[in-house]
Amino acid sequence: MLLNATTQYSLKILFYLKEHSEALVSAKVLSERLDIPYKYLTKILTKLTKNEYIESIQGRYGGFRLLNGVHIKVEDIVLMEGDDFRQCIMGNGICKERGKCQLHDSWKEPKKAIIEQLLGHEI
Amino acid sequence: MLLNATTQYSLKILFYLKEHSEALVSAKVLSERLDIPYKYLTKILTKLTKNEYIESIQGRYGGFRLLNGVHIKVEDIVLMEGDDFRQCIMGNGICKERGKCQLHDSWKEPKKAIIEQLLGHEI
DNA sequence: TTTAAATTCCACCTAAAGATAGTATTTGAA
DNA sequence: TTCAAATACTATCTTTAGGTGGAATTTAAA
Repeated sequence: MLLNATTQYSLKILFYLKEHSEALVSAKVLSERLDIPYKYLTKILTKLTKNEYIESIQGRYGGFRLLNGVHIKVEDIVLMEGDDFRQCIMGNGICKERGKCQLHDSWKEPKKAIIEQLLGHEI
Repeated sequence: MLLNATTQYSLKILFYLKEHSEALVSAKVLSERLDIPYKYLTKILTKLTKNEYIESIQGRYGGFRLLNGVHIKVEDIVLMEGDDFRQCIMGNGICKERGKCQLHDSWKEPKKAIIEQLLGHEI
């Protein structure tokens, strides 16, 4: 699909934390509410923490919350997984007007919409 | 990426055969011209043949060509690999106006452009 | 100071995509 | 009829994404 499972999970986590930004949320609760396998979820949470999108409070009564004052765009999370929708859709690397791939023109508008609407979406 | 390697390979094969529709093209030539691993390429060619997008002529002096009079859209090839860009981008299955995901509105335009411009592109 | 419940760390498992290997079969020109 | 060059078939290997398991560490309430 367009977004892989890990990216979808990451976005769901961030949206949830945004909607509950008054409190700490534990991995246990996130796992249940978002239906993400607990162990896989904690891996993602650690990654989001290290990338400074969220912060973690350790120990009993700990949990996670959005890092104060952070601005996250969907593209940031997509890039975390190494995906890049700005590339040539045929995988040709360089794909400019001269020497363009066969789908170049058909990809132009969708790409523009993806970049502006989807990747530009702020969480 | 948006299209996986197999889909990109398949499209390149079809575009090439379209541009050389006067003659048979062997897997060897396709492999060299399109820079696709020979053995993996033959696997894809067999699949395209069984799906009746191309036809194969066996034996020495054999090769492949587009099936006469066939109409192929990018979406046909994308679906061959089991991808579907019409689904909810967050992986929520049902995602209508009521109970929609957080990216529903931001995904609307890009999806429309992908379906109309890219998937609708005829080879 | 103990302890329950939380995060963190490290190692491993599983499934699917991508790629490779070897052999059998087909075909038509010489 | 031979045989070189092509496709077809079947099995296996490799890499990566997705997912598990278990023990160590941290923390604050009791």
